[in-house]
Amino acid sequence: MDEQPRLMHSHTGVGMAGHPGLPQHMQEGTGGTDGDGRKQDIGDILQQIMTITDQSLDEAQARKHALNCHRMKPALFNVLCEIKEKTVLSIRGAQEEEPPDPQLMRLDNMLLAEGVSGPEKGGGSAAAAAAAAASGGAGADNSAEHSDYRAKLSQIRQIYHTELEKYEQACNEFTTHVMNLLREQSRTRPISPKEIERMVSIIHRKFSSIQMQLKQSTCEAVMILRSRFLDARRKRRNFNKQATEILNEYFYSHLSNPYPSEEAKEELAKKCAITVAQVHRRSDLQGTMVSNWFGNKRIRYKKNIGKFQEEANMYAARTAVNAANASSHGSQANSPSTPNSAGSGGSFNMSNSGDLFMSVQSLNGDSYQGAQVGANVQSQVDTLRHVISQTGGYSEGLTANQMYSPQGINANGGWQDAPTPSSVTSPTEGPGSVHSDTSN
DNA sequence: CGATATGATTGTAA
DNA sequence: TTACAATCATATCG
Repeated sequence: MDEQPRLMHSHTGVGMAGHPGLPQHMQEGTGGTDGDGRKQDIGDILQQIMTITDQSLDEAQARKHALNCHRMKPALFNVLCEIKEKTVLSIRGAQEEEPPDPQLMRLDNMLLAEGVSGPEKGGGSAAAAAAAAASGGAGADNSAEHSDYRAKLSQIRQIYHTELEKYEQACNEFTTHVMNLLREQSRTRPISPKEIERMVSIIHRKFSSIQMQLKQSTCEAVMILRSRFLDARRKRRNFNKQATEILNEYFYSHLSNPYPSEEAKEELAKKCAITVAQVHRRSDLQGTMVSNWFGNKRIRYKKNIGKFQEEANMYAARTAVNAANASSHGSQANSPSTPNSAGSGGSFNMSNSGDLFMSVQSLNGDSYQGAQVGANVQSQVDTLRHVISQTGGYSEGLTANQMYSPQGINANGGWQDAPTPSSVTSPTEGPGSVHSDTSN
């Protein structure tokens, strides 16, 4: 009872940097002794034990020796053992197996995901290098943008690792220190291996909480960097002309189904040299830019078809001419960007295409990229329609507006619908009047 | 500098 | 997950 304050005030923390736990046994272990002299005596000894780390080495050594040779020592040791046996139960009960902290797990996962705590720089840089290599020469500018990000990230990573190492080292040092201390003390008071173990785990817990702070602040830093980078990325850069041409070509030659497959997207991305390993909300696939482009294109085309007439005609005519050249000459001396190459005009059902198109189609009987055969046929039809109308006396003028009629879209709002062959030259209700209002 | 074009992001529905 | 619609924010044009 009254010993408590005395023991409490002894600087148990000095040697242990405010370490909890150590004094616990002692606190409980002193109750109940009676007899003034003995009590005083024991108190003194305890006092010495508790303050032993405060003293200079020599002094401590001397006192230790004195302590060990004290006539009461064995008795006290026994008493302590006895007390301990009683209290060890409660200690053991209080010993909980710490579950993995979810917060810590979260941080760890995030750090891993961001490439901070993962395998050494190999992974990230390899991926970046691959992306850069895949993008050919044109990736220089955005790789410059990325290098900034990567540099900062690796800086963070370095700091993180250094700090972590420092903490770990400090932890180990401290642990051994404490263990030595305990071992030393075990000569004067009973200390079970379990206790040491417990102490070690306490120390580790303490340090891991410090580590968590480190991880947390690292995460914060990464988040800030990331958001800044995202903002920077949001500063869009227009594609170059060639890229736009390629995309437009694909778009208009697949107008009936402008949904490129993943492979097609990849192909287009490669062709356009827009292989930025960009971070999208959903994926880092390089086809994301292409996807964005097609998404924007589709929606904007649909929204205001009239505005895209000219463009549509242009690209349609171009691909048509290319197709015609390819088929009639059998030689592909076309513009390299024309996606007409893979030949497999095999089985497709052109249920709603007219005979006219059937025949013309067989003329240049090749389809594009294997996937979506039916759609490709449709696109061929689209293209060929333009050929026909073009060869049928089209000279860029007002008639151009009449030429291209996006029936499929207006019919049911979809792209899939076959352009009704009967309206090849769709004279009335031409797209010139379609949606002339700018209802946005 | 305002208007328009355009790439990217976000929220939502199927 | 994808497509779409709306929206943001910058790029570019005149």
